[in-house]
Amino acid sequence: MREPLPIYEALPALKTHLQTQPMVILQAPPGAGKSTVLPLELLNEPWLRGQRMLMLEPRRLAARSVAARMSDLLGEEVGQTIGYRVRFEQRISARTRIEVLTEGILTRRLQHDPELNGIGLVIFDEFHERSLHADLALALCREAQQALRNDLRLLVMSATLDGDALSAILGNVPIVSTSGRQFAVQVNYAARDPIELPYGLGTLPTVMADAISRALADHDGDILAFLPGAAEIQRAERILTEHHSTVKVCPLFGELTLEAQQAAILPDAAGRRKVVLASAIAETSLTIEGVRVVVDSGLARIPHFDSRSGLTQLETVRVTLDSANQRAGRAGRLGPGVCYRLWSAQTHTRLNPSRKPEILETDLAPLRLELAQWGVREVADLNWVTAPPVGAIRHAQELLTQLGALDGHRLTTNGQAMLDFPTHPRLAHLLVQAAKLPSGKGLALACDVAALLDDRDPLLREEARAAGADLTLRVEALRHWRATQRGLYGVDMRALARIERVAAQWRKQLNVRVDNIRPDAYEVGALVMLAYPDRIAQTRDKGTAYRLANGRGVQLAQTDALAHAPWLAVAHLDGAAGTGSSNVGDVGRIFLAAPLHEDDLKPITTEHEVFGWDVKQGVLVARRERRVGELVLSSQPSAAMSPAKRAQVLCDVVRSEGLSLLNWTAAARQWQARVQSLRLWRGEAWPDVSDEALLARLEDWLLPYLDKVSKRDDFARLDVLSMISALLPWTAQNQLAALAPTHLDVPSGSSIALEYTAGAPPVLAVKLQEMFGLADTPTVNEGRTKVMLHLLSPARQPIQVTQDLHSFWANTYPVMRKELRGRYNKHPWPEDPWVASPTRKTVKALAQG
DNA sequence: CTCTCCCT
Repeated sequence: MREPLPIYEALPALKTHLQTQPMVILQAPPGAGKSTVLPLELLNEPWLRGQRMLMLEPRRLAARSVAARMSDLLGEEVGQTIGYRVRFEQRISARTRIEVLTEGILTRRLQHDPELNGIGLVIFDEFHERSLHADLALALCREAQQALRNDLRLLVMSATLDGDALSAILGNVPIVSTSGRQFAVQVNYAARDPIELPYGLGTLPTVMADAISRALADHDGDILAFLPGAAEIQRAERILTEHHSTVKVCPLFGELTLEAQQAAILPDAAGRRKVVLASAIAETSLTIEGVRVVVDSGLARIPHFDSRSGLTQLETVRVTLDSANQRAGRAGRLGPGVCYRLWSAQTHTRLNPSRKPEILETDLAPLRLELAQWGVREVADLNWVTAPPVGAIRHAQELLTQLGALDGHRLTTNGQAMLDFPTHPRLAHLLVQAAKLPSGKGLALACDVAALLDDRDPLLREEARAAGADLTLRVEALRHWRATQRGLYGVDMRALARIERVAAQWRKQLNVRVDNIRPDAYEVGALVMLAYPDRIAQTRDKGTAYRLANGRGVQLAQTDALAHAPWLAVAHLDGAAGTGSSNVGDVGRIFLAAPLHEDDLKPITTEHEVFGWDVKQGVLVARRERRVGELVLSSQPSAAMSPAKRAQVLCDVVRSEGLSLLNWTAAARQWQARVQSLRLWRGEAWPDVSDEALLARLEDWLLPYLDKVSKRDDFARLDVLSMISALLPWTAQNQLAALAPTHLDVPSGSSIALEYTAGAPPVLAVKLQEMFGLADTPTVNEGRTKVMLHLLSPARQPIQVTQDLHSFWANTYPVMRKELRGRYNKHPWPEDPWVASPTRKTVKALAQG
């Protein structure tokens, strides 16, 4: 007999807490029996008062099998005491006491029945996976609990989650822990890291094949190897099949056909040893029989939503600690096992403990729409375990506004209609809008297109590459399969069956009959446009380069048959090529699209009068443009601009190209420096006329003169000094001349120009001889500011720079005089400068004069 | 070298 499951040790404590506590956390590793035994054990607890319970599972497969196992334990059929409900499928009866649901179902149910009438307990299974729906469902359940149902109990179950941290976030929730039941797995690390990210990925298939070969030699039993994705799996498969003829090598990843997946999961019929090369799908979703050895690359490909571009990109990263343990555990299901980790023990200490919650890494448009229906205005107000990021919420609100689902924070009737379709808001919008089309024509096509875009590409990898991005080919494959029940070559029939079930649901909901005629590519395009108005693309070069309505550049594969279409409606694309293939630049790639007729763009075309400046030509332009987002459909010259608009455009030109467009004379620059100096000396009654300030108030001084400007050179013909002078009132202009004169008279009778610089004394550069007889430094600003004298030699070389003329005559001049007299012997160098006559002239000229 | 997995 088997030993009793570990969950029984935890049951008494769990039952005690649930009597009084609204929420309890159960921390239990796999194999403890928490998702089968536990719900049944709680069924007759007094606090449940005969009400039903809900149990949330992250996957449909898990929901069905958990319901089946519990029914088995009761000796019943599914749908009696235990039932389940997943999208478009349910087995529930009036007798049902435990409903197993996939997570999204609960969100929808709460919308219609926020009190959860007749439900006494909600169990969150596998909460450590932190899926978006589990986080949302928990937040909404807590709302319900606090506002409407204080008798409702919540039980959060988790295998690896840090229960203490969760308890702290949720507010001191009691935690009950159990041990798991799992055989020991001996873990081996690599001596050195064989793969260094991000560049070492190319060698991974070889490294993995070597490790598997050693494991085949050293151990018995089947081997499960984890690789980041299909590309590495297929390359490792080729290497291994070449070297090991007696071993069965099975790839295993999501987009394989059902038969290929079965071959990997079940023991080999011929009794050969099996090597399964798997993606993360084998971590939780699929269990492989007979595995004794796990070889883990330690890498995973995970999505990252970029709220700036609105696109999701895949990144190859090191796995987290909990994933690595989950992978290793797959070797210990039958008996003691072995795990080889292709990373060093040192690197192991640097792994992140767990994956980021999905809410941080995904498109939040569906979540935002749900919350709008729930009546939430500020998303941050809900009681989140992890709050959704503001950038992604902002992006979601922009998209939902564009789709007409939100008006500010309010749900529109269109948004309400969209919520009747359990799919992404983009596809829901496609279905709602298609239903409004006048003839109802194309509605069956809308169902097919929405269903196709809801799932992965039904064309298998190689076939998809050959077929290119044309979505219409996928519709044809679906319709051909539906009409003949035969798949075309290279089509994943399991995917088509899944897609057809969804399409059939939409047809039922919209009351439209199935259609299997050959689809029109442009009709497909018009439908795709409804879901992805931001991804309408216009050709840039009549080849493979396109530009999206949101301004980004995108590219079709060189050989794609869609190339040369002037307009495309793009459904799927990736972001900037971040994998190191430099030839693509930062241009995204188009994976799925359909051509568009320009006529079909009419409803979303906007008209603009464009008054602008052609930067290249340097001329004013006036055009009438028809646009879709940032794309221009047509552009025609239009009537002359109004003077006001014209002036505005030209002011903007000066702001972007700078004041240097104008002809700044020395006099204009000096005027600016004089006013700035007075502002510093005498206070802010004097206006700020710095370049920055002038740019900020172009309308005050430049605008009245702009009617003479229509091209770049015209700016240089404007008289800057007279324009900026107008910034000073008449009285201030007189004061300016008096307080900061342009010239000063010196003893020789010359009038010498001052050189002003804001923040420094004005400079008076004058020949020394012209200053004889003057005792003190000249001043400006009503005698308050001494000028900076640059005393010049007869050759106009500065001899001395000083603000103290008195001291110069007394101390410096007598010392310098001898040398100066030798060097400039034609000029007067009197012994006593205090009484000498100032002069511009030489000795000889003086004698003659 | 076109893309891990999952859900209403």
